[in-house]
Amino acid sequence: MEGQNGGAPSRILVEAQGGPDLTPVYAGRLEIRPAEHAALVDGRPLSLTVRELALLTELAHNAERVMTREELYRSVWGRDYRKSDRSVDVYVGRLRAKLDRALPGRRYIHTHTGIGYRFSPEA
Amino acid sequence: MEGQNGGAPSRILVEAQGGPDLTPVYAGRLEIRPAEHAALVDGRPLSLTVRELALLTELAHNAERVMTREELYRSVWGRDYRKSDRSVDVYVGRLRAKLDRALPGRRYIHTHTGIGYRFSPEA
DNA sequence: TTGCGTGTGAAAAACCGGTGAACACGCCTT
DNA sequence: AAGGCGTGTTCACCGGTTTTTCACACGCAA
Repeated sequence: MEGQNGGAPSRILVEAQGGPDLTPVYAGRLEIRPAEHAALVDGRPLSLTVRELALLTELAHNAERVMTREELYRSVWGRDYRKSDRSVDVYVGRLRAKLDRALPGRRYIHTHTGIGYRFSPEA
Repeated sequence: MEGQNGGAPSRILVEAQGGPDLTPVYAGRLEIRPAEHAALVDGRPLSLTVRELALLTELAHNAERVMTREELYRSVWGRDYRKSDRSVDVYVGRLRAKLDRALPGRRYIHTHTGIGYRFSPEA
């Protein structure tokens, strides 16, 4: 089910120590283009803030995988995670709201209680 | 894909003093992937809580061996065991229920009266 | 029958996640 | 400089889920 970068192995992995992954992601009608700082639904841009886009990108690059808040926080925020920090939750909430406004009914980000979140275009 | 180590018994034992064993377990149609916080039946994920998964993992990592409640409690709960504590029994019950719902008829967790439980993929 | 060990439903307690809102900060405009 | 705006961070409340604990039922052996 790893639909993405499945047949076309054009993934460039240059994340040795810091740089974010700029590979685009296509998930149904949603398209994420980190290199262009853009996320599109049916070709129309979603208006996401920098953090929102970074979090969405990180999730989408790890589609189908449950990511802990710590993983997400470290890669998106780039600093150490304190377990009382709710930033990830807040941003997931904002992403859900914007995604739902653009694609009502569709669910992209799934909660795994006690662990974290998983990006999956459908379920 | 790196993780697989398919049929090869490439068990890595690095549990020196704290970390739980994240080695995957394959038991017939049941597959346990602690590193991904997941247990699968025929590839479909079982929805287990973190405690349930931890207990199942501990049992499965010691398949065919009778484990006392004390052993199980100490390694899954990480604190001292009081012999009046029924937590292990309760969670074994919940695991059995979920496993039986996914694989009716199959029995995985066997009771050894007066001692504890044993994980064994078959009768 | 009594005692022990286990299965299990269900109540109680603890924990976790969704979210509105307040606040801080930088930037832009007037 | 003052105000407004957009973004990011943090907090608190609340409802739902998970974990823990309790109580009773049942089977078995003495």
